[in-house]
Amino acid sequence: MNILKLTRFVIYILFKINCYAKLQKMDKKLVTREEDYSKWYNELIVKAGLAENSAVRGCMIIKPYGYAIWEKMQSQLDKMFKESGHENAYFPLFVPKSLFEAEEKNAEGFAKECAIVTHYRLQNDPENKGKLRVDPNAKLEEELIIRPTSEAIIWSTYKNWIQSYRDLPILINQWANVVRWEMRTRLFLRTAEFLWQEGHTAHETKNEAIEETIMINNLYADFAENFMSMPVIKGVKSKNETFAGADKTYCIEALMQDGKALQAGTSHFLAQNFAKAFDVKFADRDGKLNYVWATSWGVSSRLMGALVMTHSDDRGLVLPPKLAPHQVIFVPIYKNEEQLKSISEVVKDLRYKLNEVGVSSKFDDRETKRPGEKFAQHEIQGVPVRITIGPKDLEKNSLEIFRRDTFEKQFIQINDSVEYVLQLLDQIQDNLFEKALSFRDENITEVDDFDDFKNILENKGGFISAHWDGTDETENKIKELTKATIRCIPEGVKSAGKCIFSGKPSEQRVLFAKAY
RNA sequence: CGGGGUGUAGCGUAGCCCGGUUAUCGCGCCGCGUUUGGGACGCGGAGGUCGCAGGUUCGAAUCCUGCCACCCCGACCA
Repeated sequence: MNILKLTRFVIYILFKINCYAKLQKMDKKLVTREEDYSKWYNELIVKAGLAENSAVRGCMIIKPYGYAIWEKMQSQLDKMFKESGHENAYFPLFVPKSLFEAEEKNAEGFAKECAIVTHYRLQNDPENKGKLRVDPNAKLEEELIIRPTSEAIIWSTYKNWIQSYRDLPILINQWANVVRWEMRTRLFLRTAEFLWQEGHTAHETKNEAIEETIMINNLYADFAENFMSMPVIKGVKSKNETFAGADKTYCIEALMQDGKALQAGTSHFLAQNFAKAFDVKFADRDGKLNYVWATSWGVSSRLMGALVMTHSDDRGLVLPPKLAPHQVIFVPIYKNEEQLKSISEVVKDLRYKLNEVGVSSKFDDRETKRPGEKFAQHEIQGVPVRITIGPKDLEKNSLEIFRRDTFEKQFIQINDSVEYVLQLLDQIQDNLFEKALSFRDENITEVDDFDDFKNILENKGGFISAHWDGTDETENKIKELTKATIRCIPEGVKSAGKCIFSGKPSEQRVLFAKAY
């Protein structure tokens, strides 16, 4: 009897050693962030099933899991827009060239990255059987620009919608895709086609428009911090970085794990620039004709990249519970059908209870995968909480609850588990924010000397808080010398000083960084 | 568009310098069995225009010429 047990034990140990040896050989791990941040970022996105490069130049395929996260973001933002009085609408993909060029600065800003439709028909190629060619007789009278942004098409429409102050304000948002013909692309951060949301509003007064611009920037910051758990700095762009066609661009800037800054959202005060370009006038309360005041604002699927680069670790994606497609994953461990059946009953009951308190969950009962592989997969995909149930747990009426952000495991009584999970999800959401916040704050460095500036930029990265004389010239020279740009001019932090580069007087510190 | 690099199975690759049987290995995939509390194992199997075109040669993944595609670093950018 004892010999039998011993033999079994030895065989088991040998089996495990063999497994371990095989594991070492396999290259299933991700590249680490330290080795190569870009490579790590790409591999993670592919392995987590978020997206992949498509065969179409510069375009990306967003896979179901990635799209599920985007949908979460979308529905939350949409809710926030609607709560602040906005409505959704949809405008055409094509912008006739004459409309596009109406606002000169805007057109000039986007001219270098436009896709243009010149023909509307193909025909059989007489010189190449079975192939098609562009029909030379099907040339368009006027070229159509595929929207890189929709101000032009929307303002040409608003012209017909607005006659009186009674028609204002117009508060419209559009969920759409846009095309910008980028030279070099990167999953989520810069693709030739991307998904976004663009708000376009029209107002009676300058103040009302400015208030809208600021309100939306605050809304974006709220979303970033409370849903994405991503701390952001609110501020204004320098003239160089201001949106083409805007008077002032408000923005939220985030810091990524590799010390580079990422523009996460922008809100533009367009003044009367578009109203003048598209001749949008309204009769005001005194019966006089006035140009309308405008704003536009947007965030894009780039936020997905921001999410990845804010929280992920070397074991994969880490999702804040509020944006996770499913917050809890159940993994059963069983040796026979009977065990699976009793586990399934417990899981079914728990999922029902979790659903009732607003927690989304999924039961991974695939018979084709073993538990270890499931654990690894859900970790790569960043599922916040994993619950494992096996025969041992059923005996003790307990569960193993694992949290993705800290890798901690707890055994919890089944009866207490719903309450525990609820609290745990909140904790994870907060913990992710706190972690990202302390990283961000540790990487804001105040600098008063240009050599220090270069040194910090080179060796530490992150945001550099420094005085600037406010001129384009200085900003451009610093960019040329260091590749760092002014990410934003934080609001409400005045302090007199001297420009780090020119030595001229400065009213406040601004944030420099290398950016994505 | 400038500078560098790479193209071999779904993915990652060896072979190329110095040409020679049936193109290597791992992952993945399919079948059967054993397994299942942290990425399983054994046995069997399928899968290739060696980026494309031309040349040299008895013979080309390998040498030569041209082309194409992709990647990285710049310029541009949410």
